[in-house]
Amino acid sequence: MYKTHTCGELRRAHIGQQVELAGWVHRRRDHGGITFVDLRDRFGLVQVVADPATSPQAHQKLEDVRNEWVIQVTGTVRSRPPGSENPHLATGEIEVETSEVRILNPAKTTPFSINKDEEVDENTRLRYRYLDLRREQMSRNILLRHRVVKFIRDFLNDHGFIEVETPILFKTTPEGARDYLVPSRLHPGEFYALPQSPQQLKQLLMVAGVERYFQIARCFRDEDQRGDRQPEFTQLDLEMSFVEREDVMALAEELFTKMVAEVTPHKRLFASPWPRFTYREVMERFGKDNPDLRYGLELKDVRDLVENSGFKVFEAALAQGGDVRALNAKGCADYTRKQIDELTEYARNFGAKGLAYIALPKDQEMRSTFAKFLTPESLEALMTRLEAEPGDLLLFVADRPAVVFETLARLRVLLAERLQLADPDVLAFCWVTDFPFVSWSEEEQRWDPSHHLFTSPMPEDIPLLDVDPGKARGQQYDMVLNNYEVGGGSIRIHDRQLQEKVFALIGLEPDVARERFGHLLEAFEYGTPPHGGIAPGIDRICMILAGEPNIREVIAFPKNQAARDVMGDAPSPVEPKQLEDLHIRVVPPKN
RNA sequence: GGUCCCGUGGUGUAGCGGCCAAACAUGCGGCCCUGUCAAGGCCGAGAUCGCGGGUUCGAAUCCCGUCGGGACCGCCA
Repeated sequence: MYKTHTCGELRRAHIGQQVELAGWVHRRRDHGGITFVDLRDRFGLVQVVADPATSPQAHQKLEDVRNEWVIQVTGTVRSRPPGSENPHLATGEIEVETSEVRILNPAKTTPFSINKDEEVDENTRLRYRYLDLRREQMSRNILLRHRVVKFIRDFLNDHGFIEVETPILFKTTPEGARDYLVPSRLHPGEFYALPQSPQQLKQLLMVAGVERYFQIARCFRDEDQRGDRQPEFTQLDLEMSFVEREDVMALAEELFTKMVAEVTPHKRLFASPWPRFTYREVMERFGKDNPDLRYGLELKDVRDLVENSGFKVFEAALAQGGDVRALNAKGCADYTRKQIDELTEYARNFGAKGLAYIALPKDQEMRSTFAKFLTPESLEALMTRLEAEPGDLLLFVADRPAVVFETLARLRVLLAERLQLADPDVLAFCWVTDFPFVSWSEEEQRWDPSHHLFTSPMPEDIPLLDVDPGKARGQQYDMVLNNYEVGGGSIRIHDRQLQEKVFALIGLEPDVARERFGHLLEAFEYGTPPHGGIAPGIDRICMILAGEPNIREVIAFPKNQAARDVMGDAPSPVEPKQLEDLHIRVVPPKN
């Protein structure tokens, strides 16, 4: 070993000990005579002192040393002179008086500073990710992620789960996201697909009698990137046999409640037990199925109060079966015309044709696009419903329900950001249940599963599949945290007939179903336990726990928005011979 | 496929039609300095302003295109 101790562990108790340390030069302070070096390793920082009077060789060696050089020092731990302790450092009461310095590897000047927390262009960070990861914030994030995964493994192990690996090379599936394909050398024209999730395999493990399975599973989806989406990402994939919805939810809730208490003790839960909402309720109140509960600004249905208002916009929407809903932007009555126009412009992105409003400035006249159409009584009723007070701004959207919900949900999030309503130290977990089993896809003219193909409908709603599928509910549950869906799960179908019925409902031809899922259907005929599970997204959860704005910050080597690894420069062209082996010919895109 | 934003020394920013072959901070190099911890002081090097074209007497600054990056829509069962 190059070191007897880590840099971060030395304390008063070590005073007098001779130690060897090795690490990176975090910072060097040369006083002409005495020289200080802050030596850093993953475990912390310690001050090394070289005094030319007592150890001229060591002092001489440190003359050349620069930031990020890797060195080894031999020295003695001693108390710092009174008054020169550094309370900001865990090791600040002591220092290491060095007698010997060995340079293990010099370093070029880094393209950005490691010892400072400053904004650096993300492309540069990614190109030199190995340097970026040295920085405190990133090393903290990577450590946090380790602790999250470690907690999960320990917890599930203690609860009788076993971790089973499933193949990365598997089979393409219809539905869902675009697959990453891997050409087969041995089978010309055939392809493996990387798993979008180990869904079928974990169900087969239930058939296999594993009963309690989990995996920290890498998943692959070839879709466009977002701040919370990468081409490859990590799920905690877990599945249990002989359980009902309640059992899986209880387990996941206990797991994550205990985990955040241990991993992020400075954060508090918004509520425990976690609030639960039906899909219907969460949409009515927040306009989206992954709400942020940390603030109010809830949506209110005002259809009954405006139906005969004489205001064309509202009446037209209602006449076409549309919706009129509103939210109260607390304290925003002083928004200027321009600011409201900006909100309106924002609303148009989501299909709204406009925004109606009532502004209630504290010491001025009410301003409104439509209040003049209302009787004093209905105006009063609106105010009451929206809990309006002087100083508030009431925003109304009238349109198709989907547009109304989405627009108001977006405005709610936008306004909360502007007003800084969300406490960053609060974790608002909640559950959303009772999703529609399927929804009608206009483009494809067929029913689409809300969750996935293997979700079981509510037992009492199975008859509805034949008569009114849109009314059936699925045994699905989503885990939501601070504006993000961080996990989804369901009780699965374990019966061949029901599974085939669902395939048929979503328009999967029987022969296609058999070709793609024959193994699963067949397995269901050999004694399959009722089972269900959940798949929380590790990246998103770590992102939120770390307080980061995107998941790249909690992934050691992420890809950029164009799905490119800018450090390794992947993807990249390959040798013609490789293509030949794979029976692949590249057809360049037109243009 | 689409919309929007960004691109100035190594890094982060300022400059937004002439005062700019470009300013500040930090980093980098040299010298001085024995108790600092974002050490300090002095000196110095370093960008033809992503690239190409255009407008103009004059472009870092305006316009068009292009490349790179980011946010979002579509997409993501």
